[in-house]
Amino acid sequence: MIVDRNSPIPLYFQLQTWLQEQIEQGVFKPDDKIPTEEELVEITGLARATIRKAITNLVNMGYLRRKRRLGTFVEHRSESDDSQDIVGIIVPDIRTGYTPELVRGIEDEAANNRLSTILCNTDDLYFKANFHADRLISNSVCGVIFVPTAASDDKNRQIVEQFTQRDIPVILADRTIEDTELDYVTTNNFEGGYQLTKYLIDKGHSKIGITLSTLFSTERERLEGYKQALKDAGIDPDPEFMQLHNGPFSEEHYIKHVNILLGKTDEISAIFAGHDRIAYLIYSAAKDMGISIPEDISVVGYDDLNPNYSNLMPLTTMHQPIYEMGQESLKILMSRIKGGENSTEQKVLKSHLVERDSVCSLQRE
Amino acid sequence: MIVDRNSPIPLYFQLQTWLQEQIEQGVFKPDDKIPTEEELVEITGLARATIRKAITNLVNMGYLRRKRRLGTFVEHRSESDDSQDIVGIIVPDIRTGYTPELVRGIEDEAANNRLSTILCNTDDLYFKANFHADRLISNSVCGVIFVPTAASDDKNRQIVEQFTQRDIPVILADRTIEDTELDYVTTNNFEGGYQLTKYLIDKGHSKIGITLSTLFSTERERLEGYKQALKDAGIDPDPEFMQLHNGPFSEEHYIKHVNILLGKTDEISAIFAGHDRIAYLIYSAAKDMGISIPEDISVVGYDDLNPNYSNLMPLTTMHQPIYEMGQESLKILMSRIKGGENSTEQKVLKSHLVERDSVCSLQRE
DNA sequence: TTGGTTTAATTGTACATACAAATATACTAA
DNA sequence: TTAGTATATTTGTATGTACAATTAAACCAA
Repeated sequence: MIVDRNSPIPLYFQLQTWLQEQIEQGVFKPDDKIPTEEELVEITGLARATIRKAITNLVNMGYLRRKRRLGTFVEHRSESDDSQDIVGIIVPDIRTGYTPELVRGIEDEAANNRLSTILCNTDDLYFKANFHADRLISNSVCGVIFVPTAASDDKNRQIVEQFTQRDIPVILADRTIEDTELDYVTTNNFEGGYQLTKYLIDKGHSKIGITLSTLFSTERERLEGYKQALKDAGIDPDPEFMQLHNGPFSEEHYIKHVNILLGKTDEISAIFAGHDRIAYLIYSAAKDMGISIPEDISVVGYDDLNPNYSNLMPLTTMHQPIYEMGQESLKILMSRIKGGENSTEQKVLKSHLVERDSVCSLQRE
Repeated sequence: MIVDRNSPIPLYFQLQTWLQEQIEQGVFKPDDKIPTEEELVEITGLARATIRKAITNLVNMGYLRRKRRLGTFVEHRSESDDSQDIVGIIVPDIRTGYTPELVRGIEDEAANNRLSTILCNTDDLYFKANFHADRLISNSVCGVIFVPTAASDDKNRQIVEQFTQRDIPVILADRTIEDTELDYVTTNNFEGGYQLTKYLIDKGHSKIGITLSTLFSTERERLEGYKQALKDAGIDPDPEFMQLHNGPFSEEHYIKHVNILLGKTDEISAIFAGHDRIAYLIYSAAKDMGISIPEDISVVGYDDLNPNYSNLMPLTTMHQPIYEMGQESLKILMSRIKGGENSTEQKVLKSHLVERDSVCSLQRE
């Protein structure tokens, strides 16, 4: 029995559903001819008008195609549900830091998976992230890779929730939010901070300045690694040596912190820059002040942004696998889009120290 | 008379068209109630089933909305035709050169116009551009901003034609193609090349090396500007001093050209680098070779990629308004999308020379 | 006032019937 | 063989009728 006349479900809809099932289950295959309307009248006992209504709906939905004189045929159900294959990328600024590399990693992997990417810049501002979230939703993206802004975890969580409420999966990249439910990809920042600091200590440095932003999980972890390494070496972290910034990176602000640290060259022998852009600022300021690196002061950075021009600025730094981070983010996003996997995926990639020539050794070993 | 029974056009379709016109012309305004089906039976003399068919179609098309007991109402015709508001950006590589700045300019202006942007990297390869063109078309973008690849003008024109055949407007950014029919935004590269060369000449240099790629319209024009400036100063351009490269930028290839030029420091006193990345390579190679800039050799670049770190590498260079170029590209694209304007728009932005400390003066004036 | 019930208007579903339009196929004539 | 013609099949359009479902609004009772 195809239709049940006692059901409260409209007869045309019962027939429509039945036909749709036959198609989806492959009973009627693409290009197959389904029974003529007259035949369906006999099979179902419905009026032709009712049958036509069911078929018309399926034609509008793209399941069937009608041809006069020949009959009604099953359409090729487009493998790619078409136009749904876009993912959003929300980053601080495509121009700065590791962002270009990250985006390229995402984009390449997306292309491999026949996905397109919509790019959104937040300038680390919550309201811009919000604005872009709206747009991404109205473009019905199938997933989002999100680098949290400089706003509070709460605000960033609000952004994420806008997507998750609509069943759009979100993967955090690089920076994380306090929320065990979220998927993310980042690097071992604590360990990286620890290693860099230990490297300096092993080179004989014990008074080590540090400057970074406490707004981001990444830099906070590096700071913790720095503190732990000092403690493990029996050195008490000196608050005087920590120039912590409470905002996103900006030249104007950091130049102050850098100048303070460079003014303490009699007290400290090394500076841990929260990331390479700060380190470059140190190079620049040091040059202006006639301080030479590494002779007068040692510097380490984090990111390894410009390995190509490293002999102009031979910065010892922690190389982060940014491109891979982008790829990995998209891979996890893909598995989320395809469904399955209920447990959260939290991937921590490994960085490695790249030794160049910005640190001098204070001891002969 | 709303319907003409002698017309070969189906009655339901005549009614449907009439209703649609009333809506589009504002006779029926959003949220207005249109006549009930029974009233339309009286007005038109058609059967209710026929009227229902017309209305059903318009409901499916988003023009009307039905509410039981209340009647049928005019829908708010979505100002944003939804999901059609995406533009494609096709660039060589989001990681390199001026591309991040360009993309950011496009993206910001796009956001102002409530457009989203899909990012595509070609690595200057034709086949990748082709691949992305397909994807952009299947995502039904409403326009494209395209930085031509390193392939021939013919191949690049093929890419453009894929879009124009589908009435998708394309704006070329930075690089141009020999084809007067195309819209583009670029800068005055000939003039820029001329000015930089004249600047060197005015500083007393007469034997000036140059290295750049002949694949791109931009660099070819700079070369022409260079030649013209030399001629105007009565200097015959020496092919020996021109290290022309027949491919896109790559460290491996350019390092050879750079080394050749740096090996001629007894013959030439200055080098015109086709763009800043080449200039950086010169700085790097010069450092390795113990050649100092500008004492041993003067260098000028083109782009002004890193004004922030200019005191580490005080390169005299031609500042291009890249961000503005991105904005301008999108503005022209917008006007194309909105229609109107049949004549091609070809905008040439002005660059300006930024004098730093990479050129020494050979004469006292 | 509150809360439930009835009523009437309007769209939604369903059926029977009729003829029109398109067109693949078979047939026919040059 | 070719070109035109008839035919049968199937979808497309159109009408008239009937009743169901929904629900705003009026009505009524506590």
